[in-house]
Amino acid sequence: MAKKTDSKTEEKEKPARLVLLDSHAILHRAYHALPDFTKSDGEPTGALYGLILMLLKIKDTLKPDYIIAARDLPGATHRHEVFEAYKAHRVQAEDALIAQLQSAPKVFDAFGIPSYSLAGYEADDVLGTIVKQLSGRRDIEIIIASGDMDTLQLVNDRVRVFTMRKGLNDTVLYDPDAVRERYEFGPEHVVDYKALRGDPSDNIPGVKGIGEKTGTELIKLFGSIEYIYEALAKGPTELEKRGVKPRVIQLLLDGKSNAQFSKTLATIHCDVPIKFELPKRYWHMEEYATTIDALLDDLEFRALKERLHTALHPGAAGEEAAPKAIQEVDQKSLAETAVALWLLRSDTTTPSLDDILQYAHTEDFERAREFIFTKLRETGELMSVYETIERPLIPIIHRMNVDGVRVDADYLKGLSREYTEELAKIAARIYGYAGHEFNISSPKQLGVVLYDELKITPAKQKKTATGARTTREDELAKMSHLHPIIDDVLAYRELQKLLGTYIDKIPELVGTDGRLHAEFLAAGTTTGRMASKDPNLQNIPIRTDYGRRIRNAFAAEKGNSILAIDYSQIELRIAAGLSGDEKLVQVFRDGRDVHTEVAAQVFNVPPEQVDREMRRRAKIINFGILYGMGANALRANLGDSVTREEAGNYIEEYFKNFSGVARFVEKTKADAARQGFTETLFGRRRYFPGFQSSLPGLKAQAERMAVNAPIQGTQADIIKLAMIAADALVEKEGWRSDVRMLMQVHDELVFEVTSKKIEEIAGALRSAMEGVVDTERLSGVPIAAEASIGENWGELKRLSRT
DNA sequence: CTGTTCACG
DNA sequence: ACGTACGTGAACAGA
Repeated sequence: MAKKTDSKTEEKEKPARLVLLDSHAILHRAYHALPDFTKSDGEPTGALYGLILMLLKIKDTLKPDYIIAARDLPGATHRHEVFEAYKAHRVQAEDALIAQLQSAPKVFDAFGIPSYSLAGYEADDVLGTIVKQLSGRRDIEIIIASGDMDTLQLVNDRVRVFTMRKGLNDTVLYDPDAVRERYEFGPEHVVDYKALRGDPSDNIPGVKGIGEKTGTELIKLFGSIEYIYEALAKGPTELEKRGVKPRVIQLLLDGKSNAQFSKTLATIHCDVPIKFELPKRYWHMEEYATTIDALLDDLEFRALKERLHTALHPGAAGEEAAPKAIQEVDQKSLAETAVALWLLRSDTTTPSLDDILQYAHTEDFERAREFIFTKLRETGELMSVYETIERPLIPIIHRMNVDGVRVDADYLKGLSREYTEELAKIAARIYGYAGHEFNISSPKQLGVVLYDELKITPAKQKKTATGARTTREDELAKMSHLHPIIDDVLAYRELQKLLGTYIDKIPELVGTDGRLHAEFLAAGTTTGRMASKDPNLQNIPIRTDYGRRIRNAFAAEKGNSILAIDYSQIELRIAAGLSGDEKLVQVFRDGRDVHTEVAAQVFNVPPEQVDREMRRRAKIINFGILYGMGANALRANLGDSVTREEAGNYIEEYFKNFSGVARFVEKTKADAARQGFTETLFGRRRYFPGFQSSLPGLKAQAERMAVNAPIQGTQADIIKLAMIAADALVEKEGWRSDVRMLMQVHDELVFEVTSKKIEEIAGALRSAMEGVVDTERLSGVPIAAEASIGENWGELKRLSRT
């Protein structure tokens, strides 16, 4: 193989190739050749995208040994001194282009490309200077990559110009012969040609009336404007003899000064005061994989990142010997294993590789994996949770994360404007009440304004954990009648929260595909639930009107609809089923309203006589059960109209009537204490280390957690099974292109579905979700789900059962 | 980096 | 008389 030589001989035989990037010209060209891409926050990126494509093209076709960029700095250049109008053109550049010219360094930094620039000079001049400084080096060949023809004047036997002809894909490499072929004269005449013809794109005026044709003819005849005007000085006949038309002669006479400073403008300066040094090492793009990945993330070029993955990470497939075991770990195997460890130790949420190695006391991932799965098999139940729930769920979650959910960023921007305006009005009123401006978002400053300056005195001054006077929403709400500032503070808080957490943040996370790719975590919680981050899609507002409108942004693509199916009263049904409490089970079996029925029992009235307030209280009691409530906590939630004692009575009354629930609570606490863990209906465990040795307060807390864990955990099991069942149904029915699972919100699955098929699909998915648990195992408590459909997540209509 | 507050189930 | 329920993720202030 003759080509395979070592680098020393290579240097002797073949010059090293230096590619110089004309940053300004490339970005200019890319800006006009590509659509106006923008990031989700509005930052324009089209030209940067073009620049990166150009870099990749250069790497593939030119295979540079060195690569260097030259760029402009903002501000005046020496050309402004010669020609005022030059400036006029330059400031016309659009804002979006200017922004990207200024962002170019971050692209060069990420790619490991050194860049040269000097205030007062343009990129062209810097390029010319580098070319000149290297002119003596026989071991270097130079290719200038540019977006226009300006640099053609630098072409010689060791310098070529690589440029785009039309789009980005149509490129051409100019050597001296190629220049002659294109222009009918050589690179040495390019400047004079431009002095005559001008260059509108660079605002070089040239001689008025002389265009491409005449310009070329004159240059072919005389070579330079100096020769032309020398000849002209001897009289017009000198030119007429050589075939120049009188009209053209007149134009030349009129345009003499224009021709002269056009030449000055067009001439690239090759003596800029910079000192160019070749990098010590050859450039290899792969070395910058990490920073390039980060750049592509930052610019939201997701598809490009995908496409580049193999090129940037050649060793990733594992064929190269990795220095450490860590790099050999297959991501899939790591995912499948992390989940297994989490099942064993549910308090280690989303375990890392380190967690896995540490658990098994080894440095070897494969051995750790073996160890963990052996442990898992020892508890057959956990192994079954792994095999029937967690393992099949992994690819489903993955697909959900990759597909993402469409978000209408423009809608959110409109909402942002509206809420920001409202927020400003509210803030102004608050400052008016306070008599001065302050940071309303600071609990400390707000406390001073409310309690010291305005002397608002609550019935009972509540403190935070650290002793500061609280400004919590529920406490402020109680003071609402004491001062008009309170309602404004609450409204301010709400809008500020919505803007800061959702409305202004979500658009930043939307990909170039217009979809939001949050990360759902299978093993994100101690109870078995999933979690979601970047952003958290499981806490998108719904309870207030201001908040709910955010959900309108989560919209289906054209031709699709949003389908949301949620389990109704799932946790209470589980509590009934796990406890086997006869009364509670019967309520659900009869399909009666659980809050009304519980109110009837607790307040000792017939169900028909249960009023709104009784039902409201019963609902709070029902929630309390799920959390292992105590009298104080219950009272805090019921509100000030109820005393602690009354709250205690409610609980007593509840447990008297629902004695099966009482037994379940006690048994769960005892189990947790005795065996150190609780179990869900499907065998998922939550461990409670140190349950007995806890201090009284901590023990009570552990008990509440223990009561909640099997209920919340069974809910998690059920919805995970529902995801698996839904996916299987989609596969079986051939609906893969009609259904995308978008989100899981604990008791709700959200899908995007082809509108035409929605009724059929909704019914089938709902049945699948209702069918994942055998009712017999839940003491006969049925599982019910409701389906809603709409164009977006905020405006859904209940789909009636047929 | 911690504490406070607040969005969801 | 008081730590004011279970499980999360995220923003912000302030040290």
